[in-house]
Amino acid sequence: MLDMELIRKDREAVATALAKRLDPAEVNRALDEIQRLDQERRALITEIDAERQRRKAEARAYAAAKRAGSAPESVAPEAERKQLVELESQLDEVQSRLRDRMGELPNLPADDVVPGGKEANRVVRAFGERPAIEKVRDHVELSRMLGLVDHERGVKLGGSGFWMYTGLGARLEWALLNWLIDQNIAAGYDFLLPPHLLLDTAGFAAGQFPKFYDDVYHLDRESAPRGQFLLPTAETAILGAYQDEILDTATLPLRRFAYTPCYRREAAGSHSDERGTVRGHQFNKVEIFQFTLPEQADAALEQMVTHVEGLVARLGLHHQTSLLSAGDASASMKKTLDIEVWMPSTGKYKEVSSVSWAGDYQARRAAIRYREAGGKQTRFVHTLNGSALATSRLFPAILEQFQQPDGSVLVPEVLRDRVGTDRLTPGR
RNA sequence: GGUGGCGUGUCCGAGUGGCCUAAGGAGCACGCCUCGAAAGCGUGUGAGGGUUUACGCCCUCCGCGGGUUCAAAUCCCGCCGCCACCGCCA
Repeated sequence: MLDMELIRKDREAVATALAKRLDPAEVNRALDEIQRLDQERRALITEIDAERQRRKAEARAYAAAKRAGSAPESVAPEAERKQLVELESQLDEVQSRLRDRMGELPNLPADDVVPGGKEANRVVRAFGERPAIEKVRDHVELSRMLGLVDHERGVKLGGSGFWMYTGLGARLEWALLNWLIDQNIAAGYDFLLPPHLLLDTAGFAAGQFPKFYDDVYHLDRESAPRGQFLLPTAETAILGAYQDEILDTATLPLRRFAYTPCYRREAAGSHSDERGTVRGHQFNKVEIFQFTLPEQADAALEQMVTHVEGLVARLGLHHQTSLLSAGDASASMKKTLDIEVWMPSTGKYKEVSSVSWAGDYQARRAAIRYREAGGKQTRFVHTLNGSALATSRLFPAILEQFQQPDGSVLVPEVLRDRVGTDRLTPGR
């Protein structure tokens, strides 16, 4: 949610920033309607408040007269009573339309975020080199040879878009998750294991709803009268956990992380780049999150990106970091950096982490505030989130980058104790 | 799932239709006192919104949403949550 006051005071700046993501004509139409509703809203509030004040005074006078023993004043005519009810319902209507329109507006991209789509993304850093591999086998083939992932039985269980880790594959996946958990703890984040079914308020707060309502799985009203949905990322849960709270300023920045599976509907149809575990309806991800003072946000973003890059580097994977353009970043974010690993089979880089700064956009939607030092005023915190990391993308990258000519795969050193072997070998 | 009890401010807690514009206490902040502190005394102490150059003024909020009434923390209905017992259950 954007700041209504900013729209009133500097509509031009808002329109300019939004034009990086949306058609300028559309932006103007949306802002026109929002400003009209805002004015209507304030006019109605002024009217309603005055009427309420009058009535309160009347009721008090009535009570005082009754106490004094004098005859009660006559009651206000029916017509006047109706009027307040009518005004209030008008206000409800206007406010709900305003909230809807405001809720649909995306965040303002940061100054250094350029307009455009994927083509406008810019690589800002790269780490390591592309491994020289003579005869590249792709991760699907390697998993099959090594018995790491059973796609057939996964589909048998969950339908298309699901898989099942097996044997050393399950151990590798679990080792990755555990290692990531330990790394995040060491980096100062507190571990959360949240519910996987969330109420709609959490989806709205994170900015997933209303825009991506259809991209997540909703429980039917029969089995879940309150319409819970399966979380598409732990970000939704971590943010939602602090909804409507005023955080103690001394505890900021508040660093949290969570492991959850992520459930996403994902458009049907397969993509040659996205076979195997690269895209599915359920995948594992460890998510880091920070609630900060506005002035801490820059440093926090930098720190989170560096932390995530360090994780990928410690696994020994060649990767790069890209600053996303306004159109490619998610709508709730001011600025997003993707950390992408090299996939030898496709000759492309694939996102393993998206680290983003939301400014106060999510905090506004979720009403998460802090009290200004020495002041009474509450302000919205800034929120930042990042994957650390998505193992379903890490897993194939490890297989492909560390494959050996004989079809075996070297296990990253940091995981060897946890996997229980240095090398994944066919026939085991 | 059933039955019963409960839900008040930062916390405890009073309040069962109108001077509730929420008692009292604790905590916190500031001041007085003190060499300093404690104690004591005094003052202040929530959130959201409207309006105002400003000081301020006003509205809403007693779990949430409706209703009754000139008037609701208080009465009625629905929901949510917590506690207890019963039932069911990996």
